[in-house]
Amino acid sequence: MATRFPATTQSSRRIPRQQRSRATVDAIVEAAAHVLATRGWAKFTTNEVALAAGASIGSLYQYFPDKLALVDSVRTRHLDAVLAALPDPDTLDLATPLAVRVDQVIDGVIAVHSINQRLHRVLLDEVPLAMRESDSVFEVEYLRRYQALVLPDTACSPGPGDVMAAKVLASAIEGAVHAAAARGELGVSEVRRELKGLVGAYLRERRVQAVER
Amino acid sequence: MATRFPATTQSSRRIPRQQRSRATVDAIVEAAAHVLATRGWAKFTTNEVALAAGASIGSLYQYFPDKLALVDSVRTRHLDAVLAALPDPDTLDLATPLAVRVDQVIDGVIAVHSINQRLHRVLLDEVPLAMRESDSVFEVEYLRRYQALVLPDTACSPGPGDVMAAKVLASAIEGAVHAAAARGELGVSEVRRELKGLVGAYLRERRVQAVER
Amino acid sequence: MATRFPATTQSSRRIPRQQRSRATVDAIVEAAAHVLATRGWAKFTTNEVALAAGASIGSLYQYFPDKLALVDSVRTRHLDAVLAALPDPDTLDLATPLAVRVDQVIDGVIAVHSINQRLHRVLLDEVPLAMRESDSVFEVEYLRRYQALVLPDTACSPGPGDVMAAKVLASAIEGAVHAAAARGELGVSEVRRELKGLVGAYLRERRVQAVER
Amino acid sequence: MATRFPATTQSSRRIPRQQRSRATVDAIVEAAAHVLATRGWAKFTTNEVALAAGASIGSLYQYFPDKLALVDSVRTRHLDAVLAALPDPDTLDLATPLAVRVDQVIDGVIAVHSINQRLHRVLLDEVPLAMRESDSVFEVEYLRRYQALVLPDTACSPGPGDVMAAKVLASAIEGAVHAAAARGELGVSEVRRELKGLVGAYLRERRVQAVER
DNA sequence: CATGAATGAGCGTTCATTCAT
DNA sequence: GATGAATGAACGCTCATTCAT
Repeated sequence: MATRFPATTQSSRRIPRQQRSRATVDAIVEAAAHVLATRGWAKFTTNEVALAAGASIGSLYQYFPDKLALVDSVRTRHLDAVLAALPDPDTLDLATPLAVRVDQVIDGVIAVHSINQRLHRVLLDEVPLAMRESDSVFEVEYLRRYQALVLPDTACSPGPGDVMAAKVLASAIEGAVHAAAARGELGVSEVRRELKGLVGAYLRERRVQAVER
Repeated sequence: MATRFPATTQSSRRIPRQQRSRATVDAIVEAAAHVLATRGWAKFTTNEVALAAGASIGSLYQYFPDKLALVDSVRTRHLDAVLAALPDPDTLDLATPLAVRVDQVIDGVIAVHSINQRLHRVLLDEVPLAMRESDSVFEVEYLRRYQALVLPDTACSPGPGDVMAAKVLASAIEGAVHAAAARGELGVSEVRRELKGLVGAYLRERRVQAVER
Repeated sequence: MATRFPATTQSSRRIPRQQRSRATVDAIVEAAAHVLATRGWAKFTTNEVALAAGASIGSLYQYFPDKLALVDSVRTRHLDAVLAALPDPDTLDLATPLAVRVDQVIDGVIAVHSINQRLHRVLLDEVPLAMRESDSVFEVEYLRRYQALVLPDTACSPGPGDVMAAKVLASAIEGAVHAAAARGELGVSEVRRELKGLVGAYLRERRVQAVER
Repeated sequence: MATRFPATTQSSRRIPRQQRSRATVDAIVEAAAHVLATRGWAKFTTNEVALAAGASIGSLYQYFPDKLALVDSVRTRHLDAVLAALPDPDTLDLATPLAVRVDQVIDGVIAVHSINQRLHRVLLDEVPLAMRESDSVFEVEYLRRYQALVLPDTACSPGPGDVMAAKVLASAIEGAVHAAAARGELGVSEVRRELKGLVGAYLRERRVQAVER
């Protein structure tokens, strides 16, 4: 999937055009992600980020109106990486057996959390809710992946029950993987197995019910 | 379940003797929970809590050595309420059909999150990890509830696979309910239904597999 | 020498008459001295003193108008002990050879600092100047001891030069002993020897000069 | 003697690069010395110092990691001035008669205390011991000045008795001058005379004893 | 534009003191 | 009286943000 934004759109500051500016912005976001991942939200100070980026605090505020915008950039960048690790339903072969599709998704989600575990956790656990204004673009896209799992194999528009099933499924998987990561058990095969069992059982049962109707 | 603490043992501060001071302590913890729930962790300042409690900042520090102890008190109180809302496996009739047991647990977890949704989320999402020193007493007790669900109906000690299944199940349910709460959909019956479907399907399949072995 | 005060005269609070009150006051002053000596001025808090005295903070303020009065009581008590350790010129045999008198005084001053070294140091080094309103009664008495050293052997009223010599001598001895205590060398015999040498040389030379005049 | 520090090396804070910040740092140290001298240690608050310096509290903490570092800067600066006022034994002509050398030292010490009497007293009397981590560089240098006085005129390494004599002498002079300053008698010629008499008598007697051995 | 010195509101916390019980 | 709960001004210090250079 391509990047979802042409630039840090939410910023009221000037969008950098020159490549030197572009490099500075990148360095700052990179540094911000690093500070967030290694020091946590509490130690995530703008001055620290500027220092780590090799930029001045003034430069930072040239491109980001405030701390919120900065952390938002980090989050956006990370969510893009997350989506990229999840199989895109558009490129999905409808003939793929359900079991394989489940495997792909679970493996994908676990891969996502392995990308930058610490950053992921801090972003979700520590950054105050007020600063996590739900990124609807991301959520819609994210849900689309799960609906492809839930929907019956023939291509048809999702009913309301399907949407809810997708939501429940997505958040359940998310929760289980997140907790496993928190326990340091992301790599344990049993986690993967049980999770696949959970999702598989659910989907198989739903399919049976659909046929019965 | 009874309260897990005979008194606020963790404090190094004087424990209140007069009834006046007991009232003060209660007011402070109450206010702390309220501030945490309504303003979030970032605005959770000791002065704000004291003000909300109608006490002075000095009184607050008379009973809580620091901010950590205060938020700990709030968390402890909340976790007790959480456990109280979950069916205790010890009082569980083993003859109860699986479907009923699933219903009880899902209803219980949803009830838990309905107790004080916002507080629950802030406690889990915003309070820095360092301040959430995993309350092992709580977690053990919490897991015990889920193992009773997962275990086959005959009373036998849980195997390692069962423990992991309990963990995955617990965190999946937690995640789904948590997310539903975040979307303001806790009361929606579809959520409840799909969640029960998810858990039920998993457990039924596990039972079949157990019989086959 | 008798106690210099009938009671904590400087206090605006009621002088305790009953023996129970008297005991309370004593316990408080005792505790105050102990806290001051063991924890230093920075940790010398009224609540701490009350606790150590086994009294309530309210009782403390019943007898001492403020912290200043309390520390003043401690200082006064200590200065009395100091004076008691110094030979009283009134009981001094004028025939005593100068060398012996010097020995007595130096030994006395060193003894003074050994009484309660830590308290002495804290009282002189840490307690803010504002709280050490020079106790003139003490200083006059203190100086009288030194004048007896300095004055020629015949009893005559001290000239202005003698007063200054006494002051210089007193403060020099004080400084040397104080510094030795700070270095933990109060017990070292060399200190005593050199100090006696210093004082002795000075007095011998003054006597020669006096005779010459 | 030259300044003992090339820069405020002890600080973990950024050292000023621009001339503007150098001026700020100087103003802060200057103000700190002034506040310490005029208000005493108890009123020596970082906010007060910043205010007196015409800087913000933030600026103060930009250059000094904490209150300790600030007061350390003041002390260091003052101790440099103290040493500068004392004759350096290296530049001392060994042929200089003892009486002259005594005069130089006493005059020097009195001059030292006249530089900034109140600051000197507060620095020595009120600043908590924990914050006066004995500046050994200073003390060694200080003692060297006194040893030059005590040592016999021929250049030879000091024996252990000489070291102690130097210590006693230094602290005695210090005490006498200190007390005179406290009484506001620093400028009185009698003080100077008696002090020179005290020191001179001691040294002359020591010289005689040395010859006898 | 980049820099980094400067700002100051606001934090967590202490402790001398008061006063209802 | 004695008690100790309550008070709140004031402390040391942080950090998001501004603006002169």
